[in-house]
Amino acid sequence: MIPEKAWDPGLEPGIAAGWRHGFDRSRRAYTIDTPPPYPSGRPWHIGAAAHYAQIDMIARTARMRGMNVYFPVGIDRNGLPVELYTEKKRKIRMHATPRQEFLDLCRQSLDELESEMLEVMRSLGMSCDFGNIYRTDSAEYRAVTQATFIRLWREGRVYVSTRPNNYDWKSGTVIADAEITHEERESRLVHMRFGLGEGSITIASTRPELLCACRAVIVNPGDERYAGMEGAEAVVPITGRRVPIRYHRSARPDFGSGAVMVCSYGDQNDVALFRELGLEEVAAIGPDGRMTEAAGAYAGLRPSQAREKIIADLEEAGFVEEIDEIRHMTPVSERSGNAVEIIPMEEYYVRQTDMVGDVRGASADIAFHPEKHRQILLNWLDSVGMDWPVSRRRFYGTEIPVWYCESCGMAHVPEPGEYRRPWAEEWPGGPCGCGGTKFRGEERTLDTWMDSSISPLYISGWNRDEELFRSAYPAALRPQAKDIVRTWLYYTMLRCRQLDGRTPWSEAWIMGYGLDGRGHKMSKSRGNAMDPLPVIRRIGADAFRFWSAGEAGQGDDFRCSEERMESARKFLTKLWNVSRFASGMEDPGTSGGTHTDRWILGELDALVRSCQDAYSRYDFFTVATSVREFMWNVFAAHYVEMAKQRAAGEGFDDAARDSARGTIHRVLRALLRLLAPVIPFITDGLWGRMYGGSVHSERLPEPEEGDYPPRGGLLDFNSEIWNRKKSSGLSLRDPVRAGIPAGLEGFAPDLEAMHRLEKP
RNA sequence: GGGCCCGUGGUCCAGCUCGGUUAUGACGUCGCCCUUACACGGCGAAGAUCCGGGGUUCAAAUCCCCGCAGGCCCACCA
Repeated sequence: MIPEKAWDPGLEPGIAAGWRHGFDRSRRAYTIDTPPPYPSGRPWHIGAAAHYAQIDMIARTARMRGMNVYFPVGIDRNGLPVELYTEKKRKIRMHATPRQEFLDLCRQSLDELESEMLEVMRSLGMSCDFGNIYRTDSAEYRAVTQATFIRLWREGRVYVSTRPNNYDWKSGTVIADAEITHEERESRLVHMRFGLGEGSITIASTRPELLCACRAVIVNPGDERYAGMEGAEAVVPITGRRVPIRYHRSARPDFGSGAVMVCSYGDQNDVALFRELGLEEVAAIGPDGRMTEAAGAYAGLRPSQAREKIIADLEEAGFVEEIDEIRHMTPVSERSGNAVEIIPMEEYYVRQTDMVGDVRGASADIAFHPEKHRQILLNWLDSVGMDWPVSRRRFYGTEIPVWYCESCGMAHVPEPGEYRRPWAEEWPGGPCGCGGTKFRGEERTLDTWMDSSISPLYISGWNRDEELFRSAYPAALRPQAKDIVRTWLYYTMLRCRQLDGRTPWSEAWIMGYGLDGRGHKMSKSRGNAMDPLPVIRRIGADAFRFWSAGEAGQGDDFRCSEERMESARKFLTKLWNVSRFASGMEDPGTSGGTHTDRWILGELDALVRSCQDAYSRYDFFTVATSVREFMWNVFAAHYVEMAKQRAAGEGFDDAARDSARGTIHRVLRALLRLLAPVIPFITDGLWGRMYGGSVHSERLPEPEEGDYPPRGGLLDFNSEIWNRKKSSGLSLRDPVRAGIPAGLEGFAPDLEAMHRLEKP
């Protein structure tokens, strides 16, 4: 019999040391497109640890269903977050630091942060290939990213254009719509009087500092207050400029005065109007985030400062009618938190508007788990309105592989294959068509999603390893969190369809957020972040994994409470002790010999069916909760108690005794296999000690047809007897007078032994 | 403004697709018990207007409508 009375998490490392997870690259693979986590600070998010624990459950489930699982692991190391982290940590500014020096500092930060993440992944027992970690900032990865850029460039799917774009002056770069989020912020809606003939027209705006860039006023054509006014001129306060009044349906008569000033650029609507009305664009805000010369007296100020000053000036000059304090949704950079300005810049774009229908069609071929999260992608597809700006004025990213001829300005891309750094390297090709031989390297880098969106191609050896690619691509499954559907999931579908024509995976598994104990989003700035490592060290990976699986439904947000994680240990202790009991008796290899034994095998069969169904959807919540319910409240509480005397051979013949022992082992073997993907340490530890070998080489149990007696009122009857003994002050060992209820006659021998029933 | 999700004992969660037993289980709480697997346990107990209001029905947590309260996503109301 197993001597220890409880599961010891300290055994975990030793058990993991024996694991080997083979992958046969010559056979069709079950590829998991594992999310490469982004090191952006410490501690790593405990919700992410839960996320990776569950991704590992997917891999283990697939193996136990006979799949040839290819489970790579990578780290996403390009882009803004680590740059911001490094700037803060070193108290430096990127643009004021020599480029190579800044890159080296970022790399140091990444190495530190990465080792912590890998440590978490290892302690969780992840069965991915740690011997072959990929990094998106490696020369090999970046060469592949650049090769995709070069190919898209040659196909005309990448182009350069100057257009108003989301600009984050704090990080000094353009960002894509997908990187924008909206936050409710305080703002002042200023009602100003514009001159109009002898009188005036009132216009409300939250951006009065842009008056210098106002080039039109629009009113709704159906607005009676402004009938016949099209073509009239309004006089802009402060600047005195005369601008035309135009009809436009986007002016809402019911908001403010119904008249709107159109400036370059207050918001996306202004962008559309400038284009549509053919207005002259004015750059009121520069790339440094300050007002330009066009702002006259306000030049050099931040827009927020200029706003305060111009409001004061407007008030003094008597132009202000009233000011409302309002809260409205302001677009901010998701990664820096800075309010985004719209500034015209020349940038590289990847065509995507022409692919939206294609991606929508392809999404129909992907099974979503849970199905409801498909909607997140469809919603996003509906809102893709412009091409994807991919150039970033940042350092730590994959360099855009372009050189420009210094004579004619022509852009050249090199042959794909090598990793290129145009800002530091000479143009590797021949002279320009114009005869020019001097070239200037591009200094910008690519949006980090350009790297991570080819992860399924990269891990499958696309363009580099034909054998692996045939086996591993398209991938089987993409697991990821729901907050990056519009970025990682969408961009990956876009890019893979552009480059390969196929859909990158057949299934997408979308997980919810990890919230704090009160249900609020966790963040370092809020101070409610939880470090996963100390928790995992204290309670063990299996307890953490079991908590994660059983805490919330598949795809739902979940709360991270240490108290609840601790309590997951109790289940492991229970499993340990049930196994300990079984380990005290040999498995005779026969089972189901009595009514009671056939009953529990029927209960087990129902459990196996429901777990098989749940496993096919990678729904570990259903697995964890239904196995716990069965193991604890049915098998241990009722069956084991009923079969105990019989298994000991006390008052039963050898056949009945052996059937009890065999049935206990049969159920236990099934339970250990059912639980192996969720809690791989304890199940493997027990399996090895009791049955030899590794549970992870086994298959999940299959349903078996059989003649299974129903439960009937069995559980209630047991409870009733326990209750009766309790209320009469009897010990559970004391005999009691009670008859066997109708329908439970088959259980009589075991019930009589268990409760010491005497005929009434 | 549009959309998606959600609201069940102190806490978390199941059930709702295909209406019908005393609404599932866990955590926590309380009481009793060391019964030869387990005190990291066993048994028992207390604890729920199933968000509110209408409707359909013999019957609603479950279906329909209207609200209210959350969460999230999208969006050009300046």
